Amino acid sequence: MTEYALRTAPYEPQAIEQKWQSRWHDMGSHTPDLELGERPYYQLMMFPYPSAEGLHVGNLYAFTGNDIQGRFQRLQGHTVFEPIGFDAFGIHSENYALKVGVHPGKLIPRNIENFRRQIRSAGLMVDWSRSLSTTDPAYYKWTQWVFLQLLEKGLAYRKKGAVNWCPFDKTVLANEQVINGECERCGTKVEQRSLEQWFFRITDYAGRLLENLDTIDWSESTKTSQRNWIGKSVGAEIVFEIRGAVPGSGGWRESGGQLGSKDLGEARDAGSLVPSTHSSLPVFTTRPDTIFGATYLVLAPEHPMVDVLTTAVQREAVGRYRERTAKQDLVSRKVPDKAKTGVFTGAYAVNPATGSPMQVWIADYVLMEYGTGAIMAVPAHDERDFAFATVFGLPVKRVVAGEGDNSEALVDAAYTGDGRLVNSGEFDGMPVSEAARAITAWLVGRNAAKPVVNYRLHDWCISRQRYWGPPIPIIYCDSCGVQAVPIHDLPVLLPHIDDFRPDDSGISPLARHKEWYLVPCPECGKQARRETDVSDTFLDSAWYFLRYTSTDRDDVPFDSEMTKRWLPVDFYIGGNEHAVLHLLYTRFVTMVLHDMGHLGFEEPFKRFRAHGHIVREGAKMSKNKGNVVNPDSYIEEWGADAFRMYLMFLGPFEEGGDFREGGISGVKRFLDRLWKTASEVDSTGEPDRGVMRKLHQTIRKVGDDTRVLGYNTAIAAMMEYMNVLRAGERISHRAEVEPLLILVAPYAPHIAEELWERFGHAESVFEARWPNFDPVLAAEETLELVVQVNGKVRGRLIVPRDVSQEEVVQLALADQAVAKFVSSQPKRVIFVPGRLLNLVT
RNA sequence: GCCCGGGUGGCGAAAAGGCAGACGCGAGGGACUUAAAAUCCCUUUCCGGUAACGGGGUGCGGGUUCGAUUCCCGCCCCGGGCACCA
Repeated sequence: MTEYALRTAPYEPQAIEQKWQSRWHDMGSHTPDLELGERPYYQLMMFPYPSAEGLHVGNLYAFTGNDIQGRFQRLQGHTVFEPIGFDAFGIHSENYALKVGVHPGKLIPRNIENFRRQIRSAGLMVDWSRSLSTTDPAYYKWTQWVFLQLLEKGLAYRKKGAVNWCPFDKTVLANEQVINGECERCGTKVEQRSLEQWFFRITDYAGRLLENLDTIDWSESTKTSQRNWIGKSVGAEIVFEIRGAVPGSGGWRESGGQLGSKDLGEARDAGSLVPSTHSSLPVFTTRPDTIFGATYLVLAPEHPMVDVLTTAVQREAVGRYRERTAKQDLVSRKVPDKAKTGVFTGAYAVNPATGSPMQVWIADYVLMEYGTGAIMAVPAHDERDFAFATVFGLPVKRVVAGEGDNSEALVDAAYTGDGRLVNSGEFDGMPVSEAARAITAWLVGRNAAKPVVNYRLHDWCISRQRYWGPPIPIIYCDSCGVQAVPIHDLPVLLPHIDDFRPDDSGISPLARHKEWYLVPCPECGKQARRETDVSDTFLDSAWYFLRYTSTDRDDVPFDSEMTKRWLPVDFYIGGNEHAVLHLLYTRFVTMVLHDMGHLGFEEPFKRFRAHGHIVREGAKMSKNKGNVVNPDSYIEEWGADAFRMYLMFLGPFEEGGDFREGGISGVKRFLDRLWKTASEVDSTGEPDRGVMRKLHQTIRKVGDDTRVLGYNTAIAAMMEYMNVLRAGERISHRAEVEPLLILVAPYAPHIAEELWERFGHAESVFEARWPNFDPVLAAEETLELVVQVNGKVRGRLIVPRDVSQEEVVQLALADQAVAKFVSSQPKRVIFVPGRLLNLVT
């Protein structure tokens, strides 16, 4: 008979959710046995910055999608580890602290507490016993260790250079943090400043970071962003001899270096063609095939060779131009389509292909930080060069003829398309596609070029002139120079200071505290000074996934056995806004630690998927618009299960969705019906054959979809099954409902647990296994076949599964609705078994 | 300018090259109720028609195919990223 024990209680999400959250906590249900658990599965979500406003729906959307996957994998028989931590250092926290006038060290624990409460109330399967905060000395001790590893490997170096300076936040920004010339955070126009900074030589890994992308299972969009960011260009460095250069004025690499030495650091020129004999100039080009059309050279205004080249007559004009450019911020200088400006240096170079003299100019459209800081201009085949040549009346020489172009045809706009070479000596007639290689080889033979690959990627500046971060573990000694803090002295604690506000000096607030920065040199013991900059937040987050499995260890950053067992991460989920920052730095740090023998793998995340974003009424949620959804009130009103399911039902997880007030009632209704159905089940007799067929189709669909993050369609499939279960107000059989509880469990874990328990199970539903899909039970005996005439649907036939084509055609022609469109014998018959019949007349 | 997404009912969205619009919201109608809420049932792409039915329809224009939301070519619009990178 009906199980009356279930019958009485109404569905009260708040009560059962609290009950199960406490029980999970008390039973340690979310704390897997990392040492012995079978089939380890590491399910990771990007850790949040614990803001004062609390968890945003965007966070919860991502976390829920992650949690569903984790719980699903657990039902597949994995021991699932789903940790979370807090990315609490950085400008975000610090700026907020400045705004409200409370020390960040006070605010952060409060915020974290609030986040934990919210995450718990959403029913996430988080292992709280292995949580971390980047601000915890027990954590950043090892962030500092990571820095020292890079230093030891020769990948950390110090350099003075032009940096992006935000006058509002009063700090240096990485290139990635400058958006259209404005500070990513506050929108203030960024200026240039020259400061000593620590850099990581990520450019040494550019090739590997790019190539490995082909081997990892990541969202294609993320990989594309990284490819674009790394920006590989294949070309050549070509050397131009300078005519009448002043002899003996010194190699240019040695001469300046303050602005121009780029991110590559000082000791990086070993393989460069830069000659020691100063009277020649290397340029980088991706179009060596157009060398015969190179009619002048352009140097970046900061190029150290400018001093050497400029003739007396031109000195004043060049000086004025350089001064003007120096004042200009990096931003407005890089705006394209701006009218071209420049000045002739008075010097001439020789085209190594033609022997013709070429004027040497300086112009701000050539950037010191890319390539060699100098270009050969081919105005006939480069839009920028063409614009420049037009303004200054420089010669334009066609060397590529497209289809139908005459070799002498005037060039009225830069032609960058395909074609064959003209006016290029022995290379005339060669297709452009072959010419680059051929001409490079020819120039190499004449010792005038070498093939070069350039990357747009810059080295990673990790210095921050701020307070709220891990101090960079370096000591400067007047006698011994730059000293690493010995590992046994880590962590270098961030002192509690009240005057943590940055000022305009460009020096970290820590530099105002002698009592902190004056320390004995670890080498000689004489008084020395600590580095007073802290490191970039992206360094904190570049290795955190390694720490979770070893949070109980104070002697190592990560335990090697645990790491071997649990890493790399099986599935990582996060936002695509981190496609080139966090995700690239993490890969880089992992590679370095691998190369140093600390890790057995070089890619941190086997599988990564970028989730979509939640908007509201088509617009981004923002505090300004006042359309931010507070998850707390929704969870309170509808229950966490309904809210989780609603978020996932909005649209495809990887595309995001539009949050609308009304929609949540649909999933709530589904849960109400689930509750009611389970409460009324009948255990006697046999389950319905047709319902069981639908059940097995649903088991397959929900499993397939959940695995690939098709959460919205998985939920739809469960709803469909619910409609079948309850059709005509029938009472369901227990065998029809029980497996559904397991399918629902990843999505709505609390109600699943409660009903599972009420069904008499002593153990959690997450100790159960995903129901087996039985293809025999799922198979339809008869099916509906669509009958088309000339591609238009004219009827349907109910036929046995194994019906033959002949039978179907006969049946179709016997159908009035079909027959009236078939006037003659069909010319062609297309029969797709199980799907359709198309008669072509 | 370049690179990614995306454009389908009133709305959120589904569709191995094979019934366009599953599932849900909203709306309309009905049942139950003294009434309302809740629940359940039916209808709901557009046009014509009481209906049976017929015709159109997945941003636009072409193409491939027996058949295209899906593949190809050329555009338009929206969102995001990059952008004087030689």
